[in-house]
Amino acid sequence: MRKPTIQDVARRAGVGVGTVSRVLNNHTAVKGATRETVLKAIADLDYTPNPHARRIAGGKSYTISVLLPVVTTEFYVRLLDGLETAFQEARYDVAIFPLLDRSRLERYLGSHTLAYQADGLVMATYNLTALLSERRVRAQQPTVLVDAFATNVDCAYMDNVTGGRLAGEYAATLPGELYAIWVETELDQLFTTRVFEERRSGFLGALGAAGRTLRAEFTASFDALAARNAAVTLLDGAQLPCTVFASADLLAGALLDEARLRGLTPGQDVRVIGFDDQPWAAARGLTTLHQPVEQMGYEAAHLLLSRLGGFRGPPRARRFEPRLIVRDTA
Amino acid sequence: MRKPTIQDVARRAGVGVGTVSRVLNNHTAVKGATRETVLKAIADLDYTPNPHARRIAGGKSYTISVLLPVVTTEFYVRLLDGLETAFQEARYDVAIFPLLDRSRLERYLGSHTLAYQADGLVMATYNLTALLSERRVRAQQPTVLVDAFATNVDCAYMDNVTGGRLAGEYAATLPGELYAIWVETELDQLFTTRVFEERRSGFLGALGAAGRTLRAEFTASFDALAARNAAVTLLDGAQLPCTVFASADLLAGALLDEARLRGLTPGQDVRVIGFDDQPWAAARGLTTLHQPVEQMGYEAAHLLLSRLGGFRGPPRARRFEPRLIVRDTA
DNA sequence: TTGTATGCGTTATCAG
DNA sequence: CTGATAACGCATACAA
Repeated sequence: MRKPTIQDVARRAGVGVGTVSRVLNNHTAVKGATRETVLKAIADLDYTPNPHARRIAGGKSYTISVLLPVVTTEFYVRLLDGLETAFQEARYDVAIFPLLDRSRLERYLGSHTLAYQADGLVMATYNLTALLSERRVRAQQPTVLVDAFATNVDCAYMDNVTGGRLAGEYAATLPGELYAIWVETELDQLFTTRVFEERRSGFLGALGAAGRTLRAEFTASFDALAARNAAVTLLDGAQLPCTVFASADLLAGALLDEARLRGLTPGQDVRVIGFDDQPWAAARGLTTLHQPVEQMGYEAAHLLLSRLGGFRGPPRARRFEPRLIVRDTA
Repeated sequence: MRKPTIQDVARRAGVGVGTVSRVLNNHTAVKGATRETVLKAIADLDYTPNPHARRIAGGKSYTISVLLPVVTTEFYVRLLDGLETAFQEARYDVAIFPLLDRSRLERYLGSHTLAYQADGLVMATYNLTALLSERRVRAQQPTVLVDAFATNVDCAYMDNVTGGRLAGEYAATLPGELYAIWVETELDQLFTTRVFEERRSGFLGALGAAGRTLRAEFTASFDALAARNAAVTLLDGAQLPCTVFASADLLAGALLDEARLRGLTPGQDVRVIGFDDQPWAAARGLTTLHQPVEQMGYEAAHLLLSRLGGFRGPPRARRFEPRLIVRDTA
């Protein structure tokens, strides 16, 4: 059985297709009674408009493309949650285009694949300023950056400098030596994220302002093994009691493990401040920085929606701040 | 500047739109020379066909929807890689629709959103047999299940029973006591995955066949903290030397950590067999089961493509087997 | 307030 | 082998 079309609905409701289209799109100018009739016909037939036809006729497909790095991290799940919630409320569908690698990015941007045919585009995390200024993206459809900052398009970003500063200000009040573990950034220019540099600069700035210095810094790539190695190295040479700022909860968790193995008491011998507030952080009593990731996604979606609604103003930037959550470990 | 249409191409090439459409779709009946002219015009204009118009006119949009659980796991990255590769080779676009929670699933299946309007549908992991038999999915468009088994639609699945059996057969040859750590399954019926039950049944079956038994079993949810707790509990009561089958590398990694902290030598005092072959497994010398995930995705894509190509046969099931990789830890 | 006609970009049909 | 032209399902300008 064929899917019902707007024609079927019109026929059944005894009205013209124009009227059906109007109630579909809330074009106010429809009498209450006929509106009801149409709505009933729609319900009876279980009719849903064909988005392809909509797109081709009206220029809108009610679809948003999200270019998302496929990083197996809680962060992106939460970001997606915020984005999806907002778009769903506005009755937009969102399709994810996973950026598995650089070649995929090129393909999505270069060719005019489906990603490119949506009403709007959300790009997450990458530093695409160069591409944007070449207007390989700009010209085509409304775009918003999320978890990234730019001056030439709307964006919603996390202020990691402030996050680092909050950690630094708090750490400066604690007794004993100060240490830090940073996450190494990646190599590829395009795929580089500067969040860790930013956390570092905020942290060091706060320490400086408080007249304190780091006794030593360590570095680890973002994986469990490297995290553990860094924890071992740090504790082997650490002067206790001490405070450690681990710029990601993954690092903090490994440090907690290692401390426990050495019979050290977190929050006493070793104070630990993490960053991310992972789901397990509360259970382990980890003092850390919570990021309003969902809100950032939600707001990014609304920036885009306002553009789709016709907003024409200059690029807007929305800043989000991490929040220090003090628990047992520091 | 407007996107070029098939009209623009036709005009520039000095041919009719019908001819352009023919070269676009490889409708053979085009003379070599005109074909070249058209191709050149397409390249000059950087023309790409509008999938929406394609869909509405010819019933095909060359777009595939993938319904994917948003789980922060290497597994899905690899799966996506396999799927994307195959579809790209066939010149299909793929859009991912993230299944953040059950309500989203309902929405994608129930309403006729874009996800539902693609030429084909790939559903990953969930046990959708019920939904499928209600033909809430079946009727609409060609569908393939990946990382899930069903008899009423095409599917490509991982044989976790065999994986467990391979682990069991190998473990049975090792000296000392035998232990295992399993992953707890989730609560929601629909979102439940049976992979861990399957690994368990395969493992226990192999042990039974070899006349050996487990001295104790442990359970952990799928997170770092639970993994560590399980490792601690196990080693606290373990009789050494022993062999432990950890039904996920995450668990195996935690066990390795804990063993090291206690000064035990993996592969000697404690033999460890993991499951997944995570990226770090080789570096840590973890004996584990490797799953051909990319191949599974690739094959699933081809099952769907054959349907799109007109294949009408009965549902096909493709089985994939994990492979035991013996390294240092066991 | 509502119906009708036209156009959107493409494929398919049918002459030529 | 190729060029018109009619659909496809919908939105919208225009007329009533």
